[in-house]
Amino acid sequence: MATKNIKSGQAKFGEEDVLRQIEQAVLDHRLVPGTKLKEVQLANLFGVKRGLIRKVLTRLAHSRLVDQTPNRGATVAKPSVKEGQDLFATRRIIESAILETLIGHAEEKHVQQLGRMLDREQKAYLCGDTERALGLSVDFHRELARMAGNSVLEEYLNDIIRRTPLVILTHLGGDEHNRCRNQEHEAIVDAIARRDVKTAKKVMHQHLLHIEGKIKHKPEKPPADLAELLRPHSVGQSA
Amino acid sequence: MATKNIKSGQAKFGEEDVLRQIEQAVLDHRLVPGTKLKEVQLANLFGVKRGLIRKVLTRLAHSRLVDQTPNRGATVAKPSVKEGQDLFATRRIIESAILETLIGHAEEKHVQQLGRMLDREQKAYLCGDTERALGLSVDFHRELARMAGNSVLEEYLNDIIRRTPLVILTHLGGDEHNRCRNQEHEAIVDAIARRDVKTAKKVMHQHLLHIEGKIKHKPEKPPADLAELLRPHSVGQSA
DNA sequence: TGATAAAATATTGTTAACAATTTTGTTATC
DNA sequence: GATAACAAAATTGTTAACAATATTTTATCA
Repeated sequence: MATKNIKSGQAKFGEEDVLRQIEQAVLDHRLVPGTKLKEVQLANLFGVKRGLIRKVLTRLAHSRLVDQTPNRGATVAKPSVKEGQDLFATRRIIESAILETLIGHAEEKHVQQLGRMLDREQKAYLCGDTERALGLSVDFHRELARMAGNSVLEEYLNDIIRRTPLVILTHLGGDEHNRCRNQEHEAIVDAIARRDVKTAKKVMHQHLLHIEGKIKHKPEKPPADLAELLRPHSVGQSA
Repeated sequence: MATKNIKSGQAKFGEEDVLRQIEQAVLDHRLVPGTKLKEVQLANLFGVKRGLIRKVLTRLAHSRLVDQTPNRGATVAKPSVKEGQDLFATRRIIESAILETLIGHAEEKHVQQLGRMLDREQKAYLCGDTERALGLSVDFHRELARMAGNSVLEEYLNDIIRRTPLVILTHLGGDEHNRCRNQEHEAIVDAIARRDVKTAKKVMHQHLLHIEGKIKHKPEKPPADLAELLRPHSVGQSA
């Protein structure tokens, strides 16, 4: 196992940094469900003390990104089919409420901002930078939540977004169908511009169903090298 | 300050126990927003090590029940007016979705179970045991969520329920108007029995507005003795 | 070979001691 | 008395050493 020291002694990482790195790795599908997360290994990887890692793992467990078993450590969570379904169902509810709230007080500048995001996303996609496109696609949903202005709804959507990749990887297999369709994002922005709540919701609903419909049990995936997976990665590519 | 040793050396408390004790104290309005939570004090109170308390406080901070400032410790959270409004708005959305989901597959036994809970709540109220009535009233909402069968929705409702008392105490003042009206609970169960989603939602909406409408800034509250507040209390009175 | 038991190793969990910081209290000066 | 500077105490934050548990390896025997 050459999983050690590859990234040791990097720049100073704080608790928040380590947390975000791991969250981002999950979001990017680099960290797959079931992967064992050993404390010393991670500590070396990030060049921090074990206590720090310990706190981070606890927090990740609390937000259901990792499973923690007493005396047996932590692994990247493997949500059940049921949890996946509940997560998607709830996402439809939350995103629907976000649209309704947002359209209730949407201004021209909001629509313009969303338009710009769409362009960036489209551009990245055409450039073949699919990883960036994926990130921007997620940012689109986040931005809708932010614009809606309800901090609790935003919080919950972010929670769902963080957990969704694990459901997809556990039950939908590889990196095949997990991307938002730009076309549908456009239709949503159009509906918002027209203050057409009904259409916006309908499109969003359809949009989310495209992914959910494919959930089914899909066993096993080979584990991989942690040091490789958690390598350099800027967190939050919305810049 | 005789806040020490009053409860020291009690039965063995685990992390989960301490967490629940404090959560319950918040739910029961015994612990008011702004109260300082010192680590050694709590450790003595529950007869546990400081490290344990430390973990619990972190978890409570994560679920927004306490505010933690670096080097300056933890206090019971004081949610802003905005957060309170967002919380209530989200609660309407979530409870609405719960009703819709539940009515989608409600069976006779569900309605009967809810009826029994109503009776118990009513009884406690008539007996003058308002604290128990309050608890049962909360349990009613929890039970709706459980019956709906969506674990994520349930999780979010529980989160909202945990945070709500802090909003009420911070912005609504004393223990005046914070109780659910049994009458409205009954109307909700009736609507469920008739599978009348529209009415159920409407009543619930009204039900929640009764509280929210009264939010406004209401400054200060005198702090009190911790040892007193966190004394004996069975957690989960739904028995 | 295969199964079982024992030892060695690795991993997680806890704690007490220490360090860093903030808060409180005291004194001195005006 | 009020203010500032300093010292003392209290509180929070970190860590390294140890304990407990789980996992892997080795040894033994049928």
